[in-house]
Amino acid sequence: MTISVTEENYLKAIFSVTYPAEGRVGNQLIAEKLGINPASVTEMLRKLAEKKLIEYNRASGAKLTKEGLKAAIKVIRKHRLWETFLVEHLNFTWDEVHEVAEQLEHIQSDKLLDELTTFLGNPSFDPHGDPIPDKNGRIPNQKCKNLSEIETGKKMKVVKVADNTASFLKYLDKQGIALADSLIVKEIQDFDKSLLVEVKGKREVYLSAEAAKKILVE
Amino acid sequence: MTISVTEENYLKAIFSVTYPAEGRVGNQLIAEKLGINPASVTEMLRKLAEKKLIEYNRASGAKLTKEGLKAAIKVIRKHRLWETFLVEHLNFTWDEVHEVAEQLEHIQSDKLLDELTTFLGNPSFDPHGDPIPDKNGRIPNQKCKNLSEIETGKKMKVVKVADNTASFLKYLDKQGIALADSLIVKEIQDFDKSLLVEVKGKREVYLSAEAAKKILVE
DNA sequence: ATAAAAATTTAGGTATACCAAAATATTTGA
DNA sequence: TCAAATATTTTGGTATACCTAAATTTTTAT
Repeated sequence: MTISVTEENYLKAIFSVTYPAEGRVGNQLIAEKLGINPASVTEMLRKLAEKKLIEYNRASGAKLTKEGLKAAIKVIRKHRLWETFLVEHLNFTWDEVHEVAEQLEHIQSDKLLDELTTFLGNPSFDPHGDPIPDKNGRIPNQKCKNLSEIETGKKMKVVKVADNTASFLKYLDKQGIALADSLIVKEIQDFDKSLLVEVKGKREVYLSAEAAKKILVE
Repeated sequence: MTISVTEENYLKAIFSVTYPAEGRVGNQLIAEKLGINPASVTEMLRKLAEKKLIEYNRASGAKLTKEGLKAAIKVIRKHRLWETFLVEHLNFTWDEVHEVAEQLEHIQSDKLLDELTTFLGNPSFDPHGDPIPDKNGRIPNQKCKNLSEIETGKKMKVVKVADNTASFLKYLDKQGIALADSLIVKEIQDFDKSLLVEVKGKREVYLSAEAAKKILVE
């Protein structure tokens, strides 16, 4: 069975609003995620259900079947591997990779996927710290926390960011915060929950509570 | 102006049946090249003409405009760079690259194109010996000849193959002939123009006139 | 010159994937 | 419970890119 680029994008969207939680995924949410009219989503979900890639009914909305999940994870795997390639070998910054990876993730070639994996050294995390599913679809789990949940004084390491938009990533660059940097929360402001953070044992920067929630540490 | 994947494939096809010669390019030829019904070609050529990517009239058929030529050459450049990447870094053989490169050539990102070029060391020829157009669209020229035009005794070097189908490339592999190998024509059979060829100063193989025409040497 | 052959176009359809607007369900709050 | 709000689906369109079969044009050979 062939899955079109559009179908792959739906599966990915359904995955991303589902995982790891269970529960109802509405058309509207999918529509929003894809920037598409909800009326169009109805049609496509019906088609995906016919293809047995999702289960679709009023009660529970859209839910990936085993096969649909496999397909979605494969696309995500490809996306994250390509992002890794772009950053590690082609001098892309972490805020530049998304758009190109959105294209590259749809290239169909199992040999390409395997060889790329080997070329990159079978990485487990992408440049944003997101886990790269392995060949069998297993997703490395991270037991990380929001920076905003960390008590003062503890030395933590940045392992992931929860917002891959270019604007947020550029903001982090400007604050001098990158993946794998060590952070220590020095002070927490009571009135707005903003943080004073020591970065790599050197600089100190202020981060809003919103920003801190998007920085995941371990 | 955006050019769709399909449109890019038409431009590429027009280029490939045109270059370097001038002259009429019929719908039928394009249709054949793309595996498409001639009736469909008419529509698309009209659309490309509206977009000023080709000139289209009964007298001269389809002809790329300056802009159309530029677009076609860019796609070919991308195709050949990706082929080079696949062979040199991802362990693809020269008969495996085509299908994947057909997909990769449509990825849109100028940064990707530039960085890939640098990564590969700005190569001038792809794994089949085909010239890779440079950033300005200039195509390195080869003054090579068919092996079938070479007189006996002259030591030549394989610089290109004129048939990139997997079956021909595998045939060459089986004969132990690769790009850059030295060849000497030992004998030419009068009755069928087949050749006895010495490869790399060691083995001798028989090649049909058809095969020899597809092996370009210098 | 003209009939047969070949190439091209027209006409009428198909599939995919989208849209807006209206209709219908469903959920939620008073 | 029932009306308002929200979510979903239906209806009737659009654009792209393809198809077959039937015209029409153009070319070629006699």
